[in-house]
Amino acid sequence: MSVDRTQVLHAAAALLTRKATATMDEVARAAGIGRATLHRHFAGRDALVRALEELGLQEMEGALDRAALDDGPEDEALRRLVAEVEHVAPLLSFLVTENQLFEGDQQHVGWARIDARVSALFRSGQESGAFRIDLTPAWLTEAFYGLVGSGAWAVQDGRVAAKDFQYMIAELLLGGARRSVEK
Amino acid sequence: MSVDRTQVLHAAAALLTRKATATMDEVARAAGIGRATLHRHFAGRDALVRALEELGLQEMEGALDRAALDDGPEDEALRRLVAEVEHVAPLLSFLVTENQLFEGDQQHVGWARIDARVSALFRSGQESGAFRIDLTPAWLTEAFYGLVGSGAWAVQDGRVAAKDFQYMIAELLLGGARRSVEK
DNA sequence: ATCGAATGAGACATTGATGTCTCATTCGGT
DNA sequence: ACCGAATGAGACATCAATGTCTCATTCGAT
Repeated sequence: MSVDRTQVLHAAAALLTRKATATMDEVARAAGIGRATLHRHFAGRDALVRALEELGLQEMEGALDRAALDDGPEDEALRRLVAEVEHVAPLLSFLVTENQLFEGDQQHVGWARIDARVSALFRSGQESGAFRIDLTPAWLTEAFYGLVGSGAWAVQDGRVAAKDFQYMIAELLLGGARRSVEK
Repeated sequence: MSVDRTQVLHAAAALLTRKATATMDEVARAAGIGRATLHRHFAGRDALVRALEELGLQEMEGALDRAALDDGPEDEALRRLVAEVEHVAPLLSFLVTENQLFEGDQQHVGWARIDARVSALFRSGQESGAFRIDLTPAWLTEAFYGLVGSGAWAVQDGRVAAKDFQYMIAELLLGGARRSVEK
């Protein structure tokens, strides 16, 4: 009977990522609850968005922790990160898209931290020789977000099988589309 | 004095991609015109979105034509496509994001055509041996959209230099982040 | 089975965006 | 320099979403 706040937020993220103009009523329906109940849990649209931010940042931090980015080769760390990020993907996608994240003109502090951690992985990989150095960490970070979002979208839309999510993203991000001559 | 319809639509796309909930007034300001004028050219928000769809599809078709995807090696064709797509990026990003493109439950016919053309490039590349075959054309297509969107966003936000747009996208999409052992 | 808490559905007032209109001003062509 | 067309600014009515409320119902715990 009691509403699962986290589940509601995940459903909201999935919907709002694809249709940012969705009504509070649509969000409620997507989460399988009534509009009144949605309002009981989140004072309004702003409160909902802020809750999404908070949960997204929190789950993303958790994913980064579990991926243990400092352990072992960076390409393997990246694969672990992709795996951990899978179920946070809609939420992450919402955070990246939704630029309500910007308070005024400066970036959200919590988001800056996420950004720094992902970016550090790429930088570390460049220093160790695992990653190429002609693509900036900032771009690789941005590309990572973009591919995770595209992957989540492709899966949700049935264009990619859910089981292939991690492989498709990690392989493209690491190896690209070109067929390697080596091997 | 006269409003440049295309310029207005590009400005609208750039704004709406980042902030889908933007007001008609905000769109007008972003395009540097008054709200009344915006309404004179586009009957309403729906009309504006439909005009964005139309222009986006049209410019995307043009980019695909100019890229001459059937000529020469597929990786070079992809580079040409990235180059041609650069100035359409915000519009493309809007089209990919905005799922008003779906009329009811089926995909927009114009969009399906774009999708087919991009997808065909990847399939052709797989058949010729230029691209790897363990990543589906559907996914490569989706990834292409995602990276173009991320690139446009990164440039607009100052995280990537505009002059690096084509290189960053093409290199990541073709070669990935991993440092090649060969060469 | 009972009771209390939470929910869903709907009514309602409020708010903000929208769409239309007018009018003064500016721009472009002649 | 003149005239017509287009624009910007603002006023205004309308409409849709929002936020609040009530009440019957359902769920879960005891």
